[in-house]
This record gives sequence, structure tokens and C-alpha cells, in this order.
Amino acid sequence: MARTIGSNGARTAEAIRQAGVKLIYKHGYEAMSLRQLAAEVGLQSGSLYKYFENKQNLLFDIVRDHMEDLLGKAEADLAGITDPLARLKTFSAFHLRYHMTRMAHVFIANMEIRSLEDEHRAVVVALRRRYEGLLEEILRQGAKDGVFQVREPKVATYAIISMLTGICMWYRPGGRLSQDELVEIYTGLVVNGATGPGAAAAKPFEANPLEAVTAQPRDGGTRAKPRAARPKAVRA
Amino acid sequence: MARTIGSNGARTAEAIRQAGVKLIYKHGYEAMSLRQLAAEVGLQSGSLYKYFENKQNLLFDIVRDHMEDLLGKAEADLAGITDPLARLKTFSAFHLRYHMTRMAHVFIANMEIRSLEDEHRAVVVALRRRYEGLLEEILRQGAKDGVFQVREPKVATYAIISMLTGICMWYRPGGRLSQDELVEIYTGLVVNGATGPGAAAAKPFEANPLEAVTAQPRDGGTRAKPRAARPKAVRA
DNA sequence: AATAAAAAAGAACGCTTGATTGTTTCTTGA
DNA sequence: TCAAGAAACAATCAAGCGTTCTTTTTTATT
Repeated sequence: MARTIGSNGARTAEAIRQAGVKLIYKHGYEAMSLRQLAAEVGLQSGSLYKYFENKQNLLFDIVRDHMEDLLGKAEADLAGITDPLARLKTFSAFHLRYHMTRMAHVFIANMEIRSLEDEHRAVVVALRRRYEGLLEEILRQGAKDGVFQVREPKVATYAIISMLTGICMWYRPGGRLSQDELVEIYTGLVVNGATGPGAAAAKPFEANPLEAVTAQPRDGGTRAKPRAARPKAVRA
Repeated sequence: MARTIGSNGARTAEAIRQAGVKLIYKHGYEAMSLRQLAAEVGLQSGSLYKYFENKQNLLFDIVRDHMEDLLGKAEADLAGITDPLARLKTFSAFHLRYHMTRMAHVFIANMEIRSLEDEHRAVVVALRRRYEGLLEEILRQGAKDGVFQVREPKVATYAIISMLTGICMWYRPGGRLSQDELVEIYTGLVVNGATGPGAAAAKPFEANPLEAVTAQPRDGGTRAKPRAARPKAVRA
């Protein structure tokens, strides 16, 4: 057998891309074999090379395209909005919705950066920097205007993005809370964190050093029974 | 050659453990080969099997021990503190310091859960649930006492932990900000988020749906040049 | 109908992997 | 001093890996 009836290059390319996202999301880039990927699409492994140069480039294409999409859509959403608080809410809502609807892509882009070769990683990191820069600039402007209480915009940027991105570690469509509700809850946390009085933070807080921990007996009998894992949920 | 001079079982076991953490952190579990690991310790790959049952169990041992350590130390730190706000600050500070000093372990425990076989993953997830339960209970108590404005303690727990854990994606010892400063900044964000007036969050916020995004040209010439990557930093 | 291009099959490659086995050497306590 | 056993070596295995190359079949073009 050779060329199969009804076969079409563009369609196959898209199928490979989607299957790649799915398998990398499920098993990880290293763990996914090209034979697995080929089987998922209904091809022989050798035939994949009509559609990408090698395995590494498949990953790079997926991650780069995702990052460019993310950045472009964020900039589009923010366009025309000038008020820092409104921009912060817009950014937060955009980020959350995007991450709830494209969990696999986001997950891959965050987890598989280490699997990218140096040059490819540099490209992706640069895109991420630009994306982070959007939020950082919002925080800086808001601090300048006096509406935000942010001492370190860079740190706050990392903190906020980590928090928002974390939603795709546990969110599953059809859960108890709707996307809108989650956006409201998370955005509330972000806005409070940025606009808060800072009084609590400013109060000197004496933390126990990690070493000074005193041992304490833990109950050995009441550990929670693991429930059946929800499909595909990394957190489950 | 065979048994080497000065060889000692306990010491070798510890060396294997440490090398395992180091290599899994750097390359990922799937990407780390046992020959690599053996070479790192100065052994032949076959000798490793004196110290673990198989590769999977090595990962499991590392992750489980880390989770038990994390949980135990957190409970010890919180012991005796009853005020919700103080407990929240203590938890936040503990989590941050722990994650700044044990980045590799934390990273592995978060990233390689997917590489654990079902039974092992269930054990680790149960431990993580107990750990998350500590924070959730703090938030519930604080909400009950009226000092926190937290609508959904579970969601807030995930959000806060994501934010705090995110620090080990970029923190490197010897950076511009000290551990104490970072603890203060992050804890301030957490406390503000939890205690905040909630006014901003309660105000209905009309978010653009993701689909309604209008394309906008992006500048193609001003993208940031990627700097030389800091060693080992996943984010760099 | 003839021809070129596209799409996929399928075989083969060199290599690495995790795992296992049997053997040898060294250390240590009695 | 010497046996017991811990520690490490060396060799091997089948399986799977990413990749390349050639061949075959289908589709599109003229």
C-alpha cells in the first residue's frame, strides 16, 4: 500500500499537529514516540517527516505558534484601554479565559521549554518576555498613577502570572464553577493584591527560619484516600 | 575491578539520590538515562539496582520523601499558631522559603507527577491534598472569623499556592532581592488578596469573550533580544 | 490518456534504552 | 586470620528510539 484514498496534505498536517499537542500534553515530549504519534494519526512513523523536519521542530512549531497567538490576542484585547485598573482586569480575564480554553497548549508551552534546543528556547523565551512585559507595564503605570501599591512590578508580574496560569492545573470544563465565576474570583484576588493597602505586607513579619523547625508527630491513620483520578488532569 | 576502596552503601545511596534529583531536574525523568545517572555517581549502571528496584521507584522515592518532608515541616511551623492571619503569613513564608531552598525537589515533584505510575501518583497526590488542605483550612477559618474575604477557599487555595510555588521558576540565590524581601513581597500580595475589601472583585466586570478578539498588527522589529541564559534557570 | 506531483507505505539503519545476570573484588567483624 | 557479605564490574538482552530511503499508489494537470 502507499498513498491512501482521500488523503490530503493540509488535513494530515493539521491532524499531526493536533495529535502532537494531545500526546505531548498527556505523556510529555520525551515520552511521546513518533510511532505513537503516527499511530494516532493513522500513518507510518516515517511518513511524518513529510510534515516536519524532526521531532524537535514539531515541538518548536507548536510552542512558538502558541506563544505568538497568546501575545497577539492579549495585545488586541488591551488595545484602546488606557486606565491601569481596567487594563489589569482585562489582562487577568484574558489570561484566564485563554488558559481555560487552551489548557493543553499552555501546559506544553510551560512544561516543555526545557526540551527545546537552545536556539528554539531563546525564541520562545523572548516571546514570553514580551508577554510578561504587558503586565509589568500595566503594574508600573498603575503604581505611577497611585492606584496600585506595587513595590516590585517584576516580582508582582511573575507572581500574578503564576497564579493565573495555575488555573489550568486543576480547571476542567463542566465543573462546579463557571468560567465567568472563576474569572471573577481570580481577578478579585489579583486586583486586591495590586491595589491593597499594603499595610499588612509592610508590617514586619518575623518568619521562622526553615532550619528552626521542630518535629511534630503527624497522624498516620487519617491520610486521605486517593479518589479515582479524573481523566487527563495532572492535578487529579 | 570490583568493590572500590572506601565504598560505603549508605554514602552511595545518598549520592545516587542527589544525582538523581540533579539530573531529573536538569533533563527530566524520561530524558535521564540510568547510564547517565551511574556515570554521575561514578558507578556502572547495573550497580544502581542495589539501591533501587527500578527507575520508576527512584522517582517515586524522591517525590514521596519530598512531599512528606514538605508536609511535616509545614505542620510543624504552623503548630501553636491560632490566629488565621498569623497562620496565613506563616504558611506563606514557610512555603516560599522552602521552595527557594529546595527548588530542584519542588520542581520535580510538580513536573514529574505525570511520570509516576498510577499507584505511586495516587500516594503523592494524596500528600499534596493534605498540604493544600492546610491552607484551605486557614482560609476557611479566617473567612469564618471575618478577617478574610474569601468566597471560594478551594479556588483561593489553588491560586495562592500556584503563585507562591511560581517563585522557583525564576528565583536564583544571589539575585537582586534577598529571600526576606521576596517573602515580604509575596506574602503582602497573598494577604492583600485574602483580606482585601473585595469591592473590586464584587463589581461586575464585563470581560471580552475570547473569540471577539480583533486582530491587531504587532511590531516585528522591536522584539527583545534573548539574553544569555542563566544556568539551570528554566525561565531564562 | 499521459504525465507529473503529492501522499503514504514500508523496510531498514545505527543507536540507546532499562533491565538483568553472573562474577570478582574489597571490607569488616568475630 | 578468614569467612561472610557488601559493592561494583562486565557483558548481555530484547525492545524501542529517531531517522532515512526507496517504492507504490492516488490525485491533479494538461
